[in-house]
Parts: sequence; structure tokens; C-alpha cells
Amino acid sequence: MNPTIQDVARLANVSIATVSRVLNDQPGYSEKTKQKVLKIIEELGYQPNAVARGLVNQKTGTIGVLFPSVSGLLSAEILHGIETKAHEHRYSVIVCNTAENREKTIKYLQVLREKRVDGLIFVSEAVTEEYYEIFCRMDIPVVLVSTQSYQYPLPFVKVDDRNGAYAATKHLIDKGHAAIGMIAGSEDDPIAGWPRIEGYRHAMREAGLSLEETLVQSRESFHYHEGRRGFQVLMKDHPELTAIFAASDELALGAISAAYEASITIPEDVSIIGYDNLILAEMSVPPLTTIAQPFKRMGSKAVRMMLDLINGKEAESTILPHELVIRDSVKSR
Amino acid sequence: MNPTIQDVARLANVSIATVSRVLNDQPGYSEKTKQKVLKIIEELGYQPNAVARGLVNQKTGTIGVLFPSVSGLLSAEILHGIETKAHEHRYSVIVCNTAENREKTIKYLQVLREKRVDGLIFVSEAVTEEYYEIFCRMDIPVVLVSTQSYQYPLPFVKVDDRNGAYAATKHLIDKGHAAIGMIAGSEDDPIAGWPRIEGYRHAMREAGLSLEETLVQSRESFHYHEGRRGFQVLMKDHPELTAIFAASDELALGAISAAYEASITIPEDVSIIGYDNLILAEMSVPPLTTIAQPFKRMGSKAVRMMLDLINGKEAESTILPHELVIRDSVKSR
DNA sequence: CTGAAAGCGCTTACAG
DNA sequence: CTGAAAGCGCTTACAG
Repeated sequence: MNPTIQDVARLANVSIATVSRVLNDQPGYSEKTKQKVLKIIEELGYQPNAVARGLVNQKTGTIGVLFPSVSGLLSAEILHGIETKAHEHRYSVIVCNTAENREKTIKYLQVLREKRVDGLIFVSEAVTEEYYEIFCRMDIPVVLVSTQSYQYPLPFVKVDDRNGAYAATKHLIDKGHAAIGMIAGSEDDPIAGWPRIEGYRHAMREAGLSLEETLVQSRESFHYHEGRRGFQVLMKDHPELTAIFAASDELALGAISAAYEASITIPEDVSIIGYDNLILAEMSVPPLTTIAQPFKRMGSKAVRMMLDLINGKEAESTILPHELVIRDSVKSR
Repeated sequence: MNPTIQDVARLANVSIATVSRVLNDQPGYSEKTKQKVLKIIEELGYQPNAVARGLVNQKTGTIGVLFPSVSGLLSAEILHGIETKAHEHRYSVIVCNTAENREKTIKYLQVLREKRVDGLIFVSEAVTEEYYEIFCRMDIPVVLVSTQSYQYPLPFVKVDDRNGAYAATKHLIDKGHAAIGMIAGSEDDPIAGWPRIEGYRHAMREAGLSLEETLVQSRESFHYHEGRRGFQVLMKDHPELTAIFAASDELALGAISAAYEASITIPEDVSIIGYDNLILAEMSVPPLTTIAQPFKRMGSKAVRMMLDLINGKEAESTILPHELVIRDSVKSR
């Protein structure tokens, strides 16, 4: 159906070797030959078969990206960064939705291995020993995004969660708040869980404020409904609170919604600061003050590291800066 | 690096043809041979090279998906549906972010053609003559999602926008509203623009209500900020309005935010109904009543159609049902 | 039941 | 400057 290099060679009266050379900008043919070949290619609308190329070159120009969830806003923004940068360098990206499920992840890894992707980007998930062993067997570069591994030497790009959480809490303190609670992720989560709790505690301690345990409501996930529940529990235990740091924007929106139902006004009664700066932070009522993570940049940076790795260079793990985005959900006291 | 079929054959003392047969569950070997081969495969951790397979079979088990934007919630949910269903059938998906840009789209199409994807899913965008010609040249199945073509015979899966908009408006009318405005997309948009306006007008006409032109604020896009602006203009021109149909959830959230700033209470002063049912509809304050589009189902249905097409069967265009989701942004009068 | 061989569409030494 | 040939890792008639 599609014309092949054979067709081009025949019509141009040259060998396929010559066609291949002009295709790849290699030396070894006269200008005249080049023009002849180019003309035929044009006429035929010939496009080289990347599958055949992949087979001989042993690289496919494809990278696999594994997400715990593709429908989340966070993944979507990271994917956007990855996809854009990859395409700039003529790489394609295959998306995989692991759903944080071991079997699915392994299945995906197997498919990606069969497809001979040139590299793997692993997003927002912990690297288990099992995964790591598969990475090794695949023998291709792996870059971590928005996660890191303490046990395995895998390069990563992320924000410093501890610092980000510190900045959020500090902002609340600077605004005159003293009774500050936190709605957090799981304490067992070594990436987005306890580091953010640590950051909060650090700021509280530094300011000489209460470190009472019940001030942080540790939830199972970072989702909206947990934010609602977290807010309710927190306000029941600590009606004196004037400010809350929610460890994700979704948690913050949940808190805002629960506040609304309880006739607590944000930010008049209670100030709330989020974490992430997803687009929905802007759409919130009131617009959410939050710590921004540069998701797109994280994605493109990961691709740049991946390209270095593929080309045999080193890639250094990178901490990208977070940023305080002030909107209307935090009020001075 | 990775073991090949040659390695397996050598160690199992059989020919590569035999290995290939047991790999593909074809007849033609004794149970004993099979076990021997399987054992070696296991020991070696052998995994067939999908690139080589793709070259001989002339199919890659990969489909390309083109989105106008990968970072949007809507795309993310459709992608989720596509990805899940594709993976169930051992297909991989390559994502492409066209940014609604002609050059980028053509570049992507070229890459996908070189990579010899087995099919194309084209999401939420109009099919131009130029694109259609490329589709034809690629000679692979194309399925449209959340869009359709009036000029070209391309199968699609979508919701009936006219009916959905009608249902939204009707709901407002049923709740006792008569002064109803609309914040719409572009009138030039033949997919999500005028059909929704038509649906609104149909319901208004049927109920004997005003069809005044200024009652529909047609905006450039379906984004949040347009919703804010749309609301402001609408309420200035028509302070008598008690209800508004926003043609997307983002527009609705923009309207709610603008209302909040103008001290207009939702739904007490003005009821608002959205369209899409993105997760943020649930997170809105107040939670947004809206028309749900089954995005995940649209994605998986598209893949199912794609598989039929790839296997030489027919695929019928499908209209999936919308659904009214009642939350708190609409109040009876 | 099994294997030798051709072929998928390319790239790349090698020889001239 | 140019081409014949081997090879990438498979599948599939074909012959036995």
C-alpha cells in the first residue's frame, strides 16, 4: 500500500542504499542523484517505515509513560509537558494507566518491553522492588516524575514537598494565624504524605506554635471527599482554628465545600491554602491561594533528562521550585 | 541484550519456526516440544520483539489519538476510556496534542503514518479537507469522538448536543423558570456551538418563552474566563434573569464565580445548569447541576469501533445518551 | 511433527 | 559516488 524504499529506488534508478543515504542526510551521492531521489520521494509521497527502521536501529523513537491515573488533572498537566517536549524531538509517547495496580503495571511494563520503547517515565508512584527488577531487565533509561526512590538509583524530577508545605504554612503564619490545622495525605506515603506534614510541623515549631497531633488530619488520599471529611473532623476537634493547610487543591476544595455547608465562610472565618495549583484552584469560589507545582515543566524536564540518558549522557535529578500563588482564600488576621 | 527467538531455538534444540508456532498458539508440534520451548522461554525471560512482529505482520498494535488539548479534563476522561479499552485488547495508544494547530496536526499525522499505527482516533475537532486527504492516504481506520463530519463518511461516537441542551433548558423550565439566558460557545462551531444553542431555543420556543437574541451570550471558547464575562454581560443586559444554561461546566463555574463577586447568590438569586459533568462540577460551590456526557464510555466505544474496523467489520456511528445530574445549583421558583 | 528459506522494509559495513 | 549483500527478529508458505 504505502510505497517502500524499493519503489523509490526503482523509479529513481538507484539502489536502495543510495535512497537510504539521502533519507538520512549521509554523505555519498552527487547533488544530481539527491535531487532525482527527492523528486521521486515527493511524487510518491513516500514516508519511511519507522517499524523497519526501529528494527535495524534498535530504537523506536517511543517512550512509555506510566501514570497512576490518566484522568486526573495532575497527570494531565504532566502528560502535556511530556508530550510536547517529546514531540519536539520526534519522540512519541505511549500512555499507560496503572491505576496503582501491581498486575496492571506489570502487564504494561511487559507490553512496553515487547514494543521496545526507548525509555520509561514513571509518574507519581512508588517504585517497588519488583518494578525495579523489571526496569533493570528492560535495560532502558527510567526517569521518575513527582516521586523518587530512596532505595534505587533512579533520576527524578520533582518539587521539594517539605519546603513547599513549609512555605504554605509559613504564609498562613505570616498572615497572622496561629491556630493552624492541616488536612494531609497518608503518613505512610513517603513522597507526598509525610514530607508535607513535616514541612507544616517545621513551620509551626519554628514559630513556636502548637504541634498537637490532632491538628493534622491524615487522610487516605488527596481527593475531594477526603478534604470534606478532613475539614469536618478538624473543625469538630478544633473549633478555634482560623486557618488550614490542605495538602492538595482537591483536599482544599473539599474543605471549602464542607465549610460552605456548615455556614463557615472562607476566608472570613477560616483561611485555606492548597497545594498544586491545578486549574481548578483558579475556578474555586473563593479562588484558592495555593503552592504551585510546575507540572508542565516537570514533564518537559523529565523528557530532556530521558533524551540525555538515551544518548548516553548523565542525567541529574532535579528539584524544581514551587511557587506561592496568592488568591482569595487566605485572609490576614 | 534481550534474548531473541534464535536464542530460544538454539537452547531448545528446535528451529525458530517451531518456537514461533508455540508462541502464536499455532498447531504443529508435540506436547513435549512445546514444554521444552516454554521452559526455555521462561528461563530466558524471553519476550518477542513487537517491532519485528509489526514489520512482518504489517500491524503494530498501536493506535494514535489526536486531542486538541491533553491537559483538559474532558480530554483526560476520554483518554482514560480509550486507554483502558485499548489495553484490554493489547493495543497501545500514542497521544498527540494538536493544540488545534494545523501544522502540528499534520506533523503528528506524518509521524503516526511513519510509525504505522493501526488506526486513528480523532477527538473534539473538526475534520478539514486536508486532514481527510491525509486519512485517506494513510489508509487506516479513523474514528471520531465528540465531533463528527458532515462532509466525510467518518464513523463517530458522541452525544446529541441538541438534545442535551434541550434537556438542560427544559429542566430549568420545569423548575418554574421563565427568564432563562444562555452562555454558549461560538455560533460558528458546528459541533458544540450552535447545536446547543438550537437545543436551548427549541425548549424556549416550545414553552412559549422569549427567544430574544441577546438572551444567548455566544463566547469564543468554552473556558472559565469566558463564563465569567458571559455572565456579566448577560446580567447587565437582562437583570431579570432567574436562570442560566451554560454550555459547559467551565463556563458555568466562571458564571458562578462572577456571581459570587457581584454578590448574586447561586441558586437563590439565579439558578445555573452546566454541561459535561466533569469532576469539577461536583467540587463546585454550590455543586453544579449539569448534563453529563459519558466521556469514558465514549472513549471505550470508540476503541471498540476501531477494533471492528481493523478487523474488517463495519462500525456504526453511535449517539450515546446524556444524563441530567441534579445537584444544588438549580432551585425551583 | 519439524525445519530451511524467503520476506517484511529498512541501515550499514564493504568493495569497487 | 554507488551498489550488492548481510542482517535486524520475526512469520509463514512449502517441503518433507
